Parts: sequence; C-alpha cells; structure tokens
Amino acid sequence: MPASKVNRFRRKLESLASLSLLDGDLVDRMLLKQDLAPARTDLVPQHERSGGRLVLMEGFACRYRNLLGGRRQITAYLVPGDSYDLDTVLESDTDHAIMALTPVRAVRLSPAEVSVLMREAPAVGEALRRAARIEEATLREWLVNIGGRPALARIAHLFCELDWRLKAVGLVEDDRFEMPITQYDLADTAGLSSVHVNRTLQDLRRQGLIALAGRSLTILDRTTLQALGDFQPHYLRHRVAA
Amino acid sequence: MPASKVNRFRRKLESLASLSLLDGDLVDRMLLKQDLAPARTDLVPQHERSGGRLVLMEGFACRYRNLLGGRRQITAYLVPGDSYDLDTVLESDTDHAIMALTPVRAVRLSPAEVSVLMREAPAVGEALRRAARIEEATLREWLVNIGGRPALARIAHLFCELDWRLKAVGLVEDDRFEMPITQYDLADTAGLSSVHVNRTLQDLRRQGLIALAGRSLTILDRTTLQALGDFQPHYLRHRVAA
DNA sequence: CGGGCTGTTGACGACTTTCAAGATCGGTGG
DNA sequence: CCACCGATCTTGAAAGTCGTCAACAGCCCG
Repeated sequence: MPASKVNRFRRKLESLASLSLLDGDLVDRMLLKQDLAPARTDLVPQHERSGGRLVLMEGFACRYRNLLGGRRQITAYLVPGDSYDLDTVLESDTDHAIMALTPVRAVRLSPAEVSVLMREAPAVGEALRRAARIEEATLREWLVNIGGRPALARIAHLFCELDWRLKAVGLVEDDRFEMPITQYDLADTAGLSSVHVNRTLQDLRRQGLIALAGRSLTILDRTTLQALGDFQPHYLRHRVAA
Repeated sequence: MPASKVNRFRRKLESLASLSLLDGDLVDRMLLKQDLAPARTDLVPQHERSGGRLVLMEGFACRYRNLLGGRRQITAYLVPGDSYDLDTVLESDTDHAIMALTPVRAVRLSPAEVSVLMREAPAVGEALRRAARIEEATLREWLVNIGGRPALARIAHLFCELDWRLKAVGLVEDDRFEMPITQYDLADTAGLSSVHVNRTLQDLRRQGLIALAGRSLTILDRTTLQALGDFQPHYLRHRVAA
C-alpha cells in the first residue's frame, strides 16, 4: 500500500486513543465509499438540518460563514484525517457551511453508521471526543490570534499550526508541505484583505522564515516563525498517555 | 424568596432541558456553599491542571488569555447562571484563565460532585451538554464577529448577545441591564483599543441606539442595533422542544 | 490560443492605534 | 461631610496598520 493511501483518519484516531486492531479495521471498513468533490463546492451547505457527518480523506476543506458586505469568515480548516460533525449526538443546526478548498475525497456517514462505530469501538468514541476538544481549543486559539495579533503574527501562527497538524498526519516532508490555500482564503481566515496577506507573505519570505512556491510551503526557520506567531502547540496536544 | 435570589443556574438548565422537581432540588442543594471573590481576581488560574469547575451565581467573569505585548484577549463572558468546565469529563489542561470582572458569588464543585449530579439527574447532564454546544457556537460567533466586522458592528453584536443572554436569566428589565464591563475589557474582547471602544460607544449613542450611563445599558433601538451588528440569535438557541 | 483564477504591485484613503493629557466617577479615610 | 485617590472615561493630535481600487503578470486548463 503506497504511503499516499494510508488512512489518515485512522492514523489520527490512533494518536488520540489506543485503538485495537479490530477497532482499526472497523474504522477502515467504515470508509470504503469515498466520494470526490471538486474545489470550491460546498460539502455541507449552510442550514443543513440533520448534520453532514463526513470524514475528509484527501484535500483541504474549511468551515466558513458568509457575512454582510460579501465578506466571508473561515472558522476552521479540515485537513486529511479530520472529520466533521462526527461526535454530535444532538441535532446540529449548522449556521456554517463546509466548503472544499481543493478537490477532495471524503466519506459521508449516516448517523446510524456513526453510532455503530461508537458502540462497537468505544476507543474510537473516546478519540473523537478528544478530537472535538482539540477543535474547540483551536477555535479559541484562532480567536486569540485574530483578536490579538497583527497581520504578520497571525499568518505566522496559522502556518505553524498547519505545519503541526499536517505533520501529525504525515503530510510534512523536510519541513515542506502542500499548502493549497489561496491568498483570498488566507485573507478570509485571518480577517485581512487579500492584498495585505500578499504583502505579509512577502514579508515572511524576505525575513527568510518561509519559502512559498506554487502550493508548496517550506518552513525555513521554525524557531523564529513560532516566536513571531507566539505559537505554543500545546492546544493541539495529541495523545496524552500511551 | 426575593427575585434576586433566584437560582439562575437552575433557571438556565431548565431552559435547556426538562428538569423534574427532584432534579431541580438536587441542583439547588449542590449550590449551597457559595464563595465570594472581588473583582479583578482569577477564579481559575491559567494552567490549572485538574479543572476549576464552577458555577457563577452573581456577577460577571471572563475567560481570557494573555499574549505578547501586554495585550489580553477575552474569549468568553460568564454571566450569572453560567458554569465553567462542568461538562469536562477529561482532564482540562487549561491554556486560559477565568477572571472576575466584577465582585462575584460562585460555587466551586469537585469532580465527584459533578459526577453525582450527572448520574442522579441525567436531564442536568443533557442540559450541560447543550450548554457546551451553545458555548462553542458562541465562540465561533465571536471569531466571525472579530474577524469579519468593523468596530461599530462588533460592539453592536456584543451588546445584542449580552442582551439576549441576560434576558434568558431574567437580568433585563425594560430593555435595560447592568453592564459592568469596563471599556478596557470591551477592548480586550473586541480586539480593539480602549480609545477606539470609547469612540465607538459614543457613535452608538449618537445614533440613538443605546444609552449607557454608569454601568447601566439601555437598548433604545434593538432592530437597528441588531441589523448593524448582523446579529442573529440563532446560535444562542435555548430549549428546542418543551 | 484564450479565459479565468491567482498572485503582485502602486497609490490613496480609511479605520484604528498610540501617546498624552484631562475630566469624571466612586469609594475611602479624615 | 468633605477631600482625596485610583480607576475609568473622554478627548485631541499624530502615526501606522490595513483596506480599497485598479491594473497588470503569471499560470493552468480547456
């Protein structure tokens, strides 16, 4: 099995709780029917009533919300291995949509499938609850980032987080990873204009902290970048105990 | 029993799930030992390991985080009836602190007490889980607010939210409520400078949308204020069914 | 080859911050 | 009861960050 075919969702769960082989197999079997979706399409539309449970296998997506004046605010990224709405027992009542930022491969699950999974593999349930807490901590971190830091630090922080998260699912090689997020999307993430994002990126490059060519981001000076973004990865804590 | 002595926590839970009389009594009994704390003190310090479960009975508090350059970002308000960390089964590992914004009266609970409560009164557990989801939605809303809206709309949105939440616990009379939050705190909430908050408040007053005298805020034109802040209270949804 | 999306750049202006100084308010001690 | 003090609020001026507008370049894909 080529490395690119590794089940990153399983891998992520394993970093959050101890899955037995049987648990892992169950997870694998749950993810057989994978759908493709092109970039820029909504995977889960706003106001979806009964939830749009999905697991992202390949590609990037985001959770966002439209607001007055044509602006849009992205509130979370989904990277390979991330899931959406999987731990929600209650009705979800989304006031946000999920959009593919790149072409994606994803699995849609029914509430029934999810409850089977949680019942048959309690460790998976535990992992998902932990993942939910990490997501919440990340949300808080984004609020702090956007509310309290200037543009340069915001982008730096964002890149540090992506680096960390992608590393956790094996998508970073030699301090380099695919970062297929347009400057417009970064702008909507960081609460900046795309023009200012562009200039901020140039600044990071000029300082020798990153190299950004096409969709490939290389972190040249992680120490300085983390200091600049006041990045402390604690909130992304994975596995607490073995 | 004077109205001011109403148990606002119980009242909030009842708006989130159907509590039996016994459930309610159990809640009441759990809240006998109330502590007082002066304004500007940390109720839960940063890096508290095993959680600082508490229920706020009187006064305002906030969840915040310090950041570089002496700035501080507030990520949530706690108003009477709100609780903190009550639904956390896992270790909490806080990366933020809770501070009293005013003198407060609060109840501290041990993990044991919480689990007794959840076991003896499952409806309380359900209410707390709903409360947690509302908190998360609120957090997302704040991110959207701060990331995507100009100062005037940010403050307007914030006031609309406070109005809504305080109304739910009976702290709004004649479109007026106590708003004992300093302009410095508002600044740290909205990601603005205190000077700019001051000017923004004057703008809201000049437009006849609010009256703010001392610590008392009156909403003069709710319709316009909500439109200005693009406020849609859906995320604060209380009781879904009776 | 052409068109659309993305990235880049310049000029200008707006929103917001910083600095600094006063005014006001509420509580405390005399 | 009054004076005083710190905290909070208010105001002005100057500077800076960031946004808008507009145009152009580069790239990918059909």
